[in-house]
Amino acid sequence: MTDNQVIKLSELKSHCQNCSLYDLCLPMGLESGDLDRLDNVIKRRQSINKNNFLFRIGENLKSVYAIRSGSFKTYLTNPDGTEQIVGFSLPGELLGMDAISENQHTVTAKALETSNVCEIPFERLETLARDIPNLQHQLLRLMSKEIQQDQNLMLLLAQMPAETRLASFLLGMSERLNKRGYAANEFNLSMSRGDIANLLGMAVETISRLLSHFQDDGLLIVERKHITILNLDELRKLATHCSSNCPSGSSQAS
Amino acid sequence: MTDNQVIKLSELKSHCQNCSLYDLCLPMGLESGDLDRLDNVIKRRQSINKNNFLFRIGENLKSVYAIRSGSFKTYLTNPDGTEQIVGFSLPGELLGMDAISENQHTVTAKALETSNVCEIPFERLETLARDIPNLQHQLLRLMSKEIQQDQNLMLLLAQMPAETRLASFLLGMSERLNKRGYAANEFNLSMSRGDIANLLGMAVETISRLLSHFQDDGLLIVERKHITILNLDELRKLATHCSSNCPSGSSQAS
DNA sequence: CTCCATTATTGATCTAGATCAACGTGCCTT
DNA sequence: AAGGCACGTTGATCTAGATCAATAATGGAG
Repeated sequence: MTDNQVIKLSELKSHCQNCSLYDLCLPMGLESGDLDRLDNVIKRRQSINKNNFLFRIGENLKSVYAIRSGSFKTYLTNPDGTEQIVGFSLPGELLGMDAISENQHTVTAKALETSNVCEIPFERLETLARDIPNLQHQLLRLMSKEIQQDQNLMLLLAQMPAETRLASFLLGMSERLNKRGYAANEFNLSMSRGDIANLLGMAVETISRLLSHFQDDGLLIVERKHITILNLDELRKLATHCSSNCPSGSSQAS
Repeated sequence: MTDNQVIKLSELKSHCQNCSLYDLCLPMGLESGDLDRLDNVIKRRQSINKNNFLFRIGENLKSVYAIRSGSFKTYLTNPDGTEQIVGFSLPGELLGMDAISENQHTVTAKALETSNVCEIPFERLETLARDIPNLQHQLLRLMSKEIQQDQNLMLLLAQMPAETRLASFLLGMSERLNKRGYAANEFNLSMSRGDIANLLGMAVETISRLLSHFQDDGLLIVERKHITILNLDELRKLATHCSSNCPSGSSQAS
């Protein structure tokens, strides 16, 4: 307890009130008093080094985690040891809600880079959510959003060609990063080609080839993990995959 | 209001307290008093005919729905009109929670057969959930479960061969139907081959062929929509897809 | 009951993307 | 700064499963 002063300083910075992610994260829309109450149950400043785990499959649900900085991949593992990445998580997003159903984590969350999280003990969050309607609603919203994200990925995996999947992935990253204050057309991917390939259900080689094609076509510039998007519109067209009849939608319905 | 008597009778039957789905559905674990309160906000006995919609993409969130009987498919649609089925829903399951995030439905729910649902106005459910801790928890659990289901499907879509996908799908149906009081080894599929193919990201022809193979191999008997599973163990093996090193798990981790 | 439309099965061919293989390139260690 | 190694790119080949095509079976509508 000698460096009391230092701790206080860092805590000051990390209160929800002063957090730049406020309007993306769990406390979105809470008024000042409620914000304080949430703030009090949050254990702050957990730091996780690259390749370390936030939680692992099978562990009991203790807390959910709001990402402050860095990024994670979440994946499930097969009996035969292969992993399936189900998503990448960015600052402001909540991790660990997979475990609510069975009280056990069904995925593992691994840091893609050195990251900081706010740990939120789940039982206390649940209790608090009863008292703060907006918090309850926000919790439901975040889970609903995850369902949506997963379902959109299912669409990609089930019926989109490789090109569309990758274009869509890049656009998604661009948009999410943009919401977090980064440029929409220039960013660093924190995950490896292998991780992207795994998420999108394709081979690393295919990712590599497509990135090269995109570059050849002047859509973007690839420098290892750094992506510069040159032609956002064209990339969007690829991501939409208008197989034939897209703008003037003549379509079917069973 | 002439057939008052009839309405009362049907209402009696359809209270949560007497519902055979009680322990699968939203009210699971609620004690008698709370059950009554939930019961009071539920609008009962909506009947939906085959191919009709419970809700459609873009509609505002008004209610969520607990399925009493029948089944639904939920799907999203692409700009170009193609649909992607993201799940089939069975009695006791909750539909409509996709809309919480944006207050708009992101999928369409269509009845695969004549079905009955309990309509639960969402705002009232949210309010009630604040007063009844178990109800709040159950709501979160059901959403968490949907995330899990979606993620498992992602695994299938991203890296499992067609045979494994179908075997896994059949097993899943078997288990879910079994929980609802049907035999685990004999059931009717309410959805078409085309719908199964769409969900699993493959062609109808492949579904057909695989079902024939499964039959040839003595795993099951197919009579149009009626499936009789003869060898559950073998089907489980196919669904697990032990590519090489499965039981004695020598595996990797990055 | 008959007709037509939808749904399902089976076979033949084709292709997107996996796999196999070889080689570059940047990064961490000592 | 040299070596080692994980990561990334590019090319050649192969295959699971899509697509195309033809033919049943089923089931509603009149």
